[in-house]
Amino acid sequence: MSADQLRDSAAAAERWNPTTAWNNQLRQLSKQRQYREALTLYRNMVRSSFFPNAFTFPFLLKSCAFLSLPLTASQIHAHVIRTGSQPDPYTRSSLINAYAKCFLPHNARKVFDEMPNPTICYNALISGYSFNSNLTDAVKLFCQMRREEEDGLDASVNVNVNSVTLLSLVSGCSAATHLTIGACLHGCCVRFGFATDLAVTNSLVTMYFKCGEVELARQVFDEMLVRDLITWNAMISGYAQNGHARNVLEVYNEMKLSGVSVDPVTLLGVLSACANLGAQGIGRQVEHEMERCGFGCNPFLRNALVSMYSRCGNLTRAREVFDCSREKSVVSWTAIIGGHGIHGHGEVALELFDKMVESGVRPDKTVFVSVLSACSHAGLTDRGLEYFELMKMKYGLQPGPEHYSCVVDLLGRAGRLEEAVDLIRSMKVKPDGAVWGALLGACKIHKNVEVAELAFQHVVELEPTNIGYYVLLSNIYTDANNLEGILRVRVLMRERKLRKDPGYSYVEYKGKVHLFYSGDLSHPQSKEINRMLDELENLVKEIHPPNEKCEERSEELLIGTGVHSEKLAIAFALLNTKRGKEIIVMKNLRVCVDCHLFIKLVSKIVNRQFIVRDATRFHHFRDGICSCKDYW
DNA sequence: CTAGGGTTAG
Repeated sequence: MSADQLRDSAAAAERWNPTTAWNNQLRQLSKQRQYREALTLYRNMVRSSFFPNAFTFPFLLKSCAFLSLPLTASQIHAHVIRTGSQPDPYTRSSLINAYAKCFLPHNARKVFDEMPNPTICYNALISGYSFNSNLTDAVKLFCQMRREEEDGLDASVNVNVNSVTLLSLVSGCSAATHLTIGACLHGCCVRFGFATDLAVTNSLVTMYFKCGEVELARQVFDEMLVRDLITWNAMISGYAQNGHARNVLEVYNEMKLSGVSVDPVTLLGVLSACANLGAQGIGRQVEHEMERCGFGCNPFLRNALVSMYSRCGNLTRAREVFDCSREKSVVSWTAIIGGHGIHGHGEVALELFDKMVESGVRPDKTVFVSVLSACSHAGLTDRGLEYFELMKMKYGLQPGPEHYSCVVDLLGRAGRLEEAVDLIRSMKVKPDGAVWGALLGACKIHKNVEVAELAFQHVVELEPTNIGYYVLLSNIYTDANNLEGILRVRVLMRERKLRKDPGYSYVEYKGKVHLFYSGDLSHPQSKEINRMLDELENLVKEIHPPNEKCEERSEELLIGTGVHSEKLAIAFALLNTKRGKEIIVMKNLRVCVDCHLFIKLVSKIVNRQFIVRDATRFHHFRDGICSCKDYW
């Protein structure tokens, strides 16, 4: 609705019964989520000096809550006070909610403390504390509410814990540290008889996912007798956010079978899973589904699509989707910049960044993570450092550990290890595992045992159970022929009962994702795959005879080598795919150099292009040539 | 007062 139309209809309303008519207008706008328009209407109302009643304020305050406008909220609060009469419970709960959603829980509390509170005011404040991730106060208030409910000290108000109370509390548990409280609340839900309330159970599913308890979430889901769209979406997003991409696809299929129709949130989760799996084929189907359902312009989905295509290795399509997106937010730019960065196109990534700034979008911390990592993937060390300065000086953004780890990576890959160490020492925030880990990774590339030991010391203190770092150090010792060091790391690993998870890779074929562990014999085509692999190994040996001792040494001492999962995946893909058609995408290949070599040679032999993706970056092997500046 | 949501290194 335009401002003129608003004025016209408001004028028409005034001729009727001013306040009721105004309120009806407000109700309409609020229903249609036209919150800005509702507030515009309010300004017109004030100008024509109307008399608000109890129905007026809640609509306005809801708009403030939604748009997070603390000033407008307090202006309306002042107006409420000016009316002279005691505000009714609805107005008070709206005030509490508005303040809480504007990140002013203190003001919300003040309103709450002014007089005795009925259920909705308790609920509003509890939900407000939850929203501001202040679980302690939310739970305290819940306890107070239960006492009030039991004792009923104040007969003027009625207090009852209801499903909304528990809903607000449960959805406040959003991190692993909240698990204990979350599980307690789950118990409360059962005891209070809300365990069959759909909204409550849905929020329990989400709560367990957010706490990282994938199995418990699944259990709640399995026990549900009724499921709706939200239930399925909670499962899909939950699995996606916890990195269980294959379960996402499973649940997605189940959902379609159950006859519930999808919405943008569903597809968002599925796209993110496709991105993680490298399942471009499924991703493409999702894109069609998107168009078919009329979600083609949904900016959230378009961003997810850009990210999916780039992470599946199809930068061309990612670029097309990006270019055709009308609404380009900082998130859209982050996705496309990251996409170019991940593929080694650092220069393009930087150009895109400049274009973004030109287009008037203000960069945030996240986009700088993409920019910095793009620079390090492309070897643009000095430009990366320039952008790091730009971030601090021009945009006044405080770098977090995630930025420092990129810059350490940047310096480290370029061999500037001392500078990297100095940078870490100069940090104002405490370096996290990733920062020292980046340094350790750089030491592997540049074979620097001394700095590696320093980095390892710190990283192990911060992430004592992250097996990757032990493996990295052990392999650094291997390169340096330092047997004593290798043994030391192995003893450490044994003492801490750490075992390396088997590596795995996957290939998408005919809409299904085929997963291979190293040494895996469970695939139905296992026999053929291994035959194919033998053949490939022999061909590879012919054109690249093993380099005597060197190869043997590494086979024996590197941790986690053997029949690599990616070799199985390659053999599978070659067995099943038509010549020249597909690009093969694999993931999670923390591949050591000899395996890269293997892939490169196979690529030459079969004359096919592979895009191999590992956990940290993409490597392109086109006609046997690695375009990503050779392993870095 | 009221359940599910896009981007992000190592």
